[in-house]
Formats: sequence, C-alpha cells, structure tokens
Amino acid sequence: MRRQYPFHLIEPKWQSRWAAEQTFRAFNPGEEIPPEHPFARRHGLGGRKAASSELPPKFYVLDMFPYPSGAGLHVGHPEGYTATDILARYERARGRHVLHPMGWDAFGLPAEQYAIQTGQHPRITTEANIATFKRQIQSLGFSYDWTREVDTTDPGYYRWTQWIFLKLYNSWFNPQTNRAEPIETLTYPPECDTEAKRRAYRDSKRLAYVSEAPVWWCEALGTVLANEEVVNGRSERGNHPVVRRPMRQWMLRITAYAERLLQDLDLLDWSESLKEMQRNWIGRSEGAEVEFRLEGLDESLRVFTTRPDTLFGATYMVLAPEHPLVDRITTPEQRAAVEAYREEVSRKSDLERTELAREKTGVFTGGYAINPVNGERIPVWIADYVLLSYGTGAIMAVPAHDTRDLEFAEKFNLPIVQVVQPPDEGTDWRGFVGDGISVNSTGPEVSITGLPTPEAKAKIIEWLEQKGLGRRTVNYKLRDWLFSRQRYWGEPFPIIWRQDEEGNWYHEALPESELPVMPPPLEEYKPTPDGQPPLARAKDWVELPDGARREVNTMPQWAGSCWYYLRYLAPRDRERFTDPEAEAYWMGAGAPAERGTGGISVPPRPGVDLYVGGTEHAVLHLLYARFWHKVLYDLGYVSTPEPFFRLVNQGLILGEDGQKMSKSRGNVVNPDDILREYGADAFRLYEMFMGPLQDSKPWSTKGVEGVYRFLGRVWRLFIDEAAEKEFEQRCTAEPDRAAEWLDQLRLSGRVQDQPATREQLKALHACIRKVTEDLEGLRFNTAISAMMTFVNEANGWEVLPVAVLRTFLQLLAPFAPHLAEELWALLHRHVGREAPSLTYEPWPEYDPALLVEDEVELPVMVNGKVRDRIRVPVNADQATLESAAFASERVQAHLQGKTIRKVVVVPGKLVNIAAG
RNA sequence: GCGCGCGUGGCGGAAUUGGCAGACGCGCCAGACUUAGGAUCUGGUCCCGCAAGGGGUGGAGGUUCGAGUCCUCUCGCGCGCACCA
Repeated sequence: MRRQYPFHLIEPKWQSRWAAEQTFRAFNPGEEIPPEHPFARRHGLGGRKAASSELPPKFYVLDMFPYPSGAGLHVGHPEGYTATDILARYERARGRHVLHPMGWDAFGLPAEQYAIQTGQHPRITTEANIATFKRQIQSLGFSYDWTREVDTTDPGYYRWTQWIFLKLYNSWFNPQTNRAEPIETLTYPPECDTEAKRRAYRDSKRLAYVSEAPVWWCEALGTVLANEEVVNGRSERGNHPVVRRPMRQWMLRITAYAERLLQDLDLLDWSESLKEMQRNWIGRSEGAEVEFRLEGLDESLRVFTTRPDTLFGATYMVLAPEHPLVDRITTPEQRAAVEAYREEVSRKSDLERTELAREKTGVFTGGYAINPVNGERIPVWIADYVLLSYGTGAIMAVPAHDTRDLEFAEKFNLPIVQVVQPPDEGTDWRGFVGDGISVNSTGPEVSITGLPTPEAKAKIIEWLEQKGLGRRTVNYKLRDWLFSRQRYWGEPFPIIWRQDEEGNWYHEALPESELPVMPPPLEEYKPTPDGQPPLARAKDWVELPDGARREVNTMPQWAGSCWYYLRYLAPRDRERFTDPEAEAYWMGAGAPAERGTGGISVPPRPGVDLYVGGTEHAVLHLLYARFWHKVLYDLGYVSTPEPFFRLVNQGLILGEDGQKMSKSRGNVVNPDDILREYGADAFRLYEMFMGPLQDSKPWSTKGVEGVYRFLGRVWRLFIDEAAEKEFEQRCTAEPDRAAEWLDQLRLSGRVQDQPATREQLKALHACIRKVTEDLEGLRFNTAISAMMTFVNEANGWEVLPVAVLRTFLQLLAPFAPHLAEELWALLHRHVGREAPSLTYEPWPEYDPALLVEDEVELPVMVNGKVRDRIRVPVNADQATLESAAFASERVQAHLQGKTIRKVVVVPGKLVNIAAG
C-alpha cells in the first residue's frame, strides 16, 4: 500500500523530542520541577519543590509489566498498553498528574533454561531481551515516565523484595486483632519454657514459615511448583508431569488473610467475573466440624460438613487414604485390602486421580464410628474422592443428599436414608442437595424434624456445641502459598541455617544490612546430582565462616511482581522500599476532589487508579499482590488496604483465522512488521478500533489499512497537495534532508483563520462530547468512529477554520500522538503562533448549547412499524406531535378501515398509533 | 457437573432509562480522476421483491402501544472451577 503520510519521519521525530524534554515525567512531592517543563507551565509549579497539597490530583495508571521473553513483543502486549497510554494522555490534558510507568518482570525460567543449555549467564539474556522489549515499546510512542523504569532482577530492586520477605518472616497474624503484627508482640504459652521451644513456637507462627508437607515436584523442570502452577497433574509451564513429594519448603501464610481477601473485594471496581474467580479460588464455605467417636478406640474422628442438618442421614464415613487415623482404625482382616488400596492410590498419577466422571473407588477399613446424634454404628471407609488437604480430610457421608456420596453408596450397597424433604412435591429426595425440610431427624437428645434447612443447621450446631461434639466453622479452599523454588534465576532468600546444641538445624533471618543477597556466579546452572537446587553448587557462597549455611532455594517469579507498583513510586530510593510521602500521594485516597481543574471532580480512588492486564493473572498475581499489600498495610508501610482500585482485563487478540495466535499455527502477527508498513499511530489506532477492550477479537491487517487510510485523510485535510508533491520529490532527490523538507510543508489553502460556522461547531462539539464520554467509559472503538465521522464531514467543507482543526487535534492526540503533534506544530506555525505543548494543553469541553437542534425528525409508527417521519420543533408538545402524526398521508393510509385503540406520544422520541 | 459471560449483515463491530436495528471500519458494486491503480475522491451495499410491500438481532414462547435490550424455556459458543464435603 502506498504510504499515506510520512509517519516514518514524523514518529521518530516526536519520540526523540518527548525523550529530550522528558515530557511524561511525573514528579514526586518535594521533587524539584524544572521551570521549563510543560507540566510546570500548565500548573504554575515551575522551579519549585511542590508539596503533595500543591500538586494536582493524581492519576496512577498501571500496566501489568511484561516478562521480557526472547520472542519479543507480541501484538497482544500493546493492546493494554495503548489503552492505558490513551488514558494517561487524556488525564494529563484533563489536568491530572499522571503516573504511568513501565518495567520488567525479568526473573524466570526461560532465561535459566537457556543458561543450562548454553552456560551463558541469565543476566546476559535478560538484558538483551529487555533491550528488545524496550525498543519495541518505545517505538509505539507510549508516554511512560522512563525515569521510573524498574527491573526485578536488579539488585537495587530485589534487595527490597528480600526486605519485604524479612517483614513477612518477622511478623505473625494475630487472630485477635485480625492483622499482621511484628513477631515481638507474640506471647508464648507457658509450656514454652526453653529457648528451643520458644523458637519452635515462634517459627510456627511466622507469616513465612518452613513446612515439610508434600509438594508438587516437577522432574522435567527440576523444581517444585505451587498448587496454582499445576493444572490437571501437569506443570502449567511446559506441560510436564508432576509428582507429589514431601520436601522442606518455605510457605507464606496467605490463608490467614482469606477472609479479608474475600471481604475487601467489595471495595474494588473490578469486573464481577474477576471477583467471582477470586472468590471461587478462596472458596469460603460455612459449616460445622463434628466429632465422631470411633468404636474401640480412644480417639474421635473429626469431619467438616456444610450440612450438619443431615447428620441423621450419615450412613458411613470416609477418610482420605492418607489420613493419619487410617492405620489405627483398620482391623486386621481389612489391613491387606486397605494397604493395597493406599498403594494403588499413591501410584496413581494426579491426572488419573482428577479425571472426570471417574468411577468411585474405596475400601472398608473394618472400623466403625458412632453417630453422635443417634448413637448409630456406621462403617468407616477410605476413598480417594475425599481429599486430605481439604477440611479435616474426612467426611460423614450422607448419600441421600450428596451426589458423590450417593454414587459411592450405590456402588458399594451402603444404606441411603432420607433426611431432607424437597420443597417441591415432584422432586425425588434421592440425591436432592438443596434446602428443604428435615425429616427422620429425631434422636434421643435432639430433634430437628420439621425444621427448614437453615433452622435445622442452627439448631443442630447449637446442640453440638453444647455437648462439646462440634462447632461452627468456616473452611477455605485457599492453601498457604508455597514460596520456594529450586532455581538459580530468582531472588535468594535472606535466610541462613544454624545448628543448635543437639545438632538440629534452625533458620535465622539475615540482618537488613546484609541485603541484597546476590546469587553466586556458577559454571553450571543445573540442580546438583543429589537433587539440591543449583545454588548448592556454590560451596563458598553457601558455607559461611561461622558454620552457618545459606538457604539455597530461591523465590518464585511472583515475588517481584507482588510489589513493583510500589517501587515505581520511588524507584531509586536506596534507603527504603518506597517513599512514604510519594506513597501517600500516589496511592492515597486523600486527594480532595475540588482540586481537579477544568471543572472535573475526581472521585477518591485509593491505590492504583487503573490497572490493565490479561486474565491469565486473574487469580495468582492479583491474589498474591493483594496479600503482600495487606501485610504491608498492617505493618504501617502503605496507606491503603488494597493496591488496585480499578482493574480491567483486556481481551485476547486472536490470529486472522480467529484462532489463538501461536507459532505452530503460523498466525502470529509481529508488531515490528505492522509498524514498518503503517506506523505506530495506525497500529495504536487499530488496536483500539478492533472492538471493546475487554473482548477477544481477531486481528485483521485489512482493518489496520482502514484506520491508516483514516489517518491519511486527516493528513490531507491539513496539507497542501502541491506542497506534498514537492515534498515527496525532494525526499526522493535528497533523502538525507527529509526532516528539513518535512518542516517546510504548507497547510492546505482551505485551512483559514476564520470563525467557524454553526454547522462546523456542531460537528466539532458532537465529536468532543462523544470522544470524552467514550474515553471515560473506556469505549475507544466508538470514540475513534466519532472522529472518523467528523473527518468525513470536514472533508466536505470549503473552509476549514483553524480553531476547529486545532481542537480536533487535541481529541486525536491521545490516540495518534505523533501525527497530532506534527499537525499541531504546523497549524501554529501557519498562524504565526508558538505551539503550546499538546500534551498539557487543556482538554476541550463541549458546549451543549451548540448541540441543540431547532427541529427534529421523529418517526411515526402504526402498530410499531415506522410509516412516516415528521419534522417538528424540538420541544413540540404531545398535542402538536399527535396532530402532526395524523396529518401524514402515509400514516392515514395505514389507518384506513382501522379503529384507533391507543396513541402513544413520547416527546422528542416518536409517535406510535395502535390500531386494529 | 457447577458458576459466569456472549450469540446482531459476507467480516470486526454500533445501538442512554425498552423508543427509527445495522453507526464506524473492512469487503463488495458502480462512477470520477488517471498512461496505470493494491493511490485518491463520489455514490451504493441487512435479506426477499421491478415496485408497492414484506421479513429480519441463534430458536420457541411471554410482558408491552413498542423488545437486540426485560422474563421463561431451548440450542450454540467462550471463559473459569472441577470429587472442595
């Protein structure tokens, strides 16, 4: 396609100007603002150190920072980046102080695996990849404040990741106050009478603790994985098989925050589906724990149930095969069968265990439990449909009212007793799991027969609590976060291990002064032959002179991304992880609304005003970051309970074939190719024009051409045809002087410094209104179509008033900033005025008076079908409208021979005549 | 299986509180300019029909003067969770 306008000259020109001027730099409170900076000029803050109270209201707009992979940028990345950039530019024009940073989530497996293969240090690959990403992102003209760039692999960054880990390590969750507190506030029970016992107690309460629990081990990756990184028994990354294996691991006590993580979702402006995903992940369920005495044992079995009202229907019990009581309860006759079953289950891959619609399996242990409500003797089974990791690892089975128990009971011929009557007569009680009326639920001491389910639950729990047989509880699916990895390319833990007098190893935090703990140089990045993490290879690093040993695990990739949005606030601070004053300003909710300029009121938005990224982080990253933030909040380091006030997930960009882009399908679009052919402005515009930000939508290079043509029409609206021909000839003759020729272009003769007609003003103000409203609602696609409509109309005008075009460029600027800047400069040169900074020029307001029509055309319907249109004064009353409608011949024709039943007149909308 | 979301031209998608379905763009058709057109400009383009007219927002019902929009059922697609007691 022929080049529509010289974007190849315009785009680099403005990008380098912005870089030289630091146009998009955001200033922290107390920071000196250079007098010549356009932000200083706009807000009258030049040459001063402005306090937070003097700065305009803040707007913190954040992108999920990328992992800089070797493959370079993908067309999916710039979708969210473009959206946030448009809003950043819009809000600057609106008078807000915009923080819009970018950085690199650069620890991670690909660089490490490359290192294992080639021996090249991951630092080298990482730096090269960052350079590529940065070049690509910068070529799109995004208005990031690059002075705030962060890199999670920079020791100046990860020293603070390690510092936050120390805060977690040195804190405990006080259930009384429902928040984290320094470990020093912990009180010890009397039985902790030795230092060793006190240490063990303390270590068991820390937010970062060591556990020996079984973990997912991935042989192919040579590391353990978090629950969240295992999907259907395979690793999320690479799809390798994983096995369960007991190992010593660092855990973070996120479960302590389950309730707050759930509750505080209500404070957030996130999509309902996203909140729902988080709620499901946290998985709160209310119920009761009930004690069942075990026959012949001095031991009782505790189960968790959400349906204590069905206790009378419990006809058997099931333990998870790995449950610790299984050995005790199994009778000699059943031992062989039980052992065989446990063996079989442990050999099963996780894929097999979680397979859909699998036949229930299980074995009778020979043991019996006593149902506390009626004293009945019920058999205890083991089955792998009960999971050790949820609840108490044991259940009471009520086959009549639980689908899984029913399936199991039917297979093994266990009794099925109805205890709930469905509210609807026709419903079969077998397998009915909803609420109803309790039946057959009377025992010697308690009866709930006849009670509706909620009351039955309450009554039985009360009885259980009185008898000491159970209590009301809340259970969560959420597990503690497995926080260590057996890798090289991650943050080392600021932890060492020492031996006590008895030779037992215990852990100890390094002092803050020892941070950062840097990973040692290695020759070989593989795990050691005996399965130790790669850091164990560096003996000199691991073994300290006083006999202590360093922790050789590293933190997972999530660690760095848990708090990067706080580091952007003070990225070079050497004393603190972030700056409290900057934090209060950029994250705080305290900015008074009346400080907004241009009549806008800014609602308080605690935390990041807008966070945009993909759904792939809907659960993990967002839950982890919220958790860390809450800990920091409890400890007084941040001022808001939540980090991200508003969050939007951009949709996936699919290939031209409507399939997910992938190398194997060969449908991947490389942004570099698009930029070369159509330029950054067209690329940005197309990414926004495709459809709603949140939707998935297929790429279409033809669609790029469409918006590119639109930009060409904008260009030709301004530029003199003859001057452009001349420009092209000069560029061909002397390409080296192209920049000079560009500056000599002339405006079209149609562009005149004349007052606009009413019609022109109307078109312009309709456009201002639509673009403004759509930007507020993140409807970029329809904002662009409004600008297209304006340009199509303006194309037909004989005279193009300078003032109209000038305002139009302001609307265009957030979307296509390079072209807008170039034409803005040209327009001002043409009228002999100095061009003010387009970035900080106040956003135009529309005048509603200009949009008012004198007359409108309204449809007249007969029986809901449009039969004619009438022209009436805009404020015509009902009677006028009605008579105008009946005056229409076409309407009369459709009323022939019919009786009029009703006439509906909606002023300003329509007239509808119902006739029959 | 459960939960959530979505179904509108040949395609991407527009349609305040229920009020003129198909904005804008792609594609396609015709014309103008042109040595030429993968450039540009102008006009047309939901379907059937020469027209008058009729039909039309996955399908079937319903509420309403009026339904893409609300309700019920149903089919299809996407996403999330997946034996969570």
